[in-house]
Amino acid sequence: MRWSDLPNVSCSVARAMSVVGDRWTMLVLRDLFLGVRRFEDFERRLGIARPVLSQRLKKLVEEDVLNKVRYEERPARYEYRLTQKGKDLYPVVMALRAWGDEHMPTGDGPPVVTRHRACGHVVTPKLCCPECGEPVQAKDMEALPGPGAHEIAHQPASRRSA
Amino acid sequence: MRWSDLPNVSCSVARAMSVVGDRWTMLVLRDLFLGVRRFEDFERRLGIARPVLSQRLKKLVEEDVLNKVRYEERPARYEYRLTQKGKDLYPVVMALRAWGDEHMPTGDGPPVVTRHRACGHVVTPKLCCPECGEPVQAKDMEALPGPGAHEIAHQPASRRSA
DNA sequence: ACTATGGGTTCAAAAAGAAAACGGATCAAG
DNA sequence: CTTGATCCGTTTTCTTTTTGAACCCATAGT
Repeated sequence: MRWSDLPNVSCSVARAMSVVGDRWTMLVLRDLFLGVRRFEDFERRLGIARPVLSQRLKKLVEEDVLNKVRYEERPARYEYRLTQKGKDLYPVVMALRAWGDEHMPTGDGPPVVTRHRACGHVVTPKLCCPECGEPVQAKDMEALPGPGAHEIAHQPASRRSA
Repeated sequence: MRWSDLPNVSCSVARAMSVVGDRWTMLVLRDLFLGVRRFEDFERRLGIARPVLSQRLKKLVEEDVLNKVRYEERPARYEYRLTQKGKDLYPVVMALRAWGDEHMPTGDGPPVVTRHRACGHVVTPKLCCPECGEPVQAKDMEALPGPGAHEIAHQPASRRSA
């Protein structure tokens, strides 16, 4: 199976990965959430090869994750900004940041922290149940076949001991 | 910059991506959270090439995301199971699933849904502030330099209008 | 005229990924 | 004891991506 087949797969994670499942794309998104908007700034901050950056930005625009906006007319200058679809990737980036901070620390502590504007606390947002509000981990959730399920979810059930 | 340099970069997202930022790794993790444990089952369910699967599993074991456990002695048989570090990737997979369900729907509805065992509701977990409990989106959070910050966070601040 | 800046594209070489075939260990059937 | 099947890979070969360097174009400054 090729990566180009992923968009058609009946798995939400796979389809999401077909858009953002790339070494560089996620780092571009991280920078976008930090306010970076311009080609050259991405290049400098990420150390990414220009053709790759060009292609990634183009793809994100095609996928409606970014808008390319001309912000200056006479020397034509562009900036890339997150659409709503792009902004909705915030939980993904936050989850990766939280995991990296916890499990792959540098010793210096995290380079960036986040503050919740509403309550003022410096926090790492975490996953909660929207019904009862309790924090959730993997073991708190049970996976069930959904409306679009067809044959994918047949577990081997060889030794269910975890 | 090469992908092999990512583990040393002072960015938690980048270091996380050096482990899980791969087309296939995330899909392997998705299956792990669904209970899949064996080489052959991953291969069948994902349609992944065997050498690639072999290498990904090996890397995840090296990174202490998975344990390789011999569950049968006489024909030696192994299974891969999530360590705590691996289980802590649940928010990442959930966030990708939620985004995929919302922004890249298939028409059939999601193939998998999740139920919160504690309260019994079928929900998609979402990001909340651990201090005040409110749901958070990108615009609710402000990024600040953390203890390990060095020069990375200099925004261009060209036109702050988003 | 020469240099700098922003935003790219083109090109060749190197790295990574994929498909198919092969291997080895064990077991079961004929 | 020979054949076939299962599980878990590795080797080999071929194709696709990534990369770094160089190039291009429009405008602006000096």
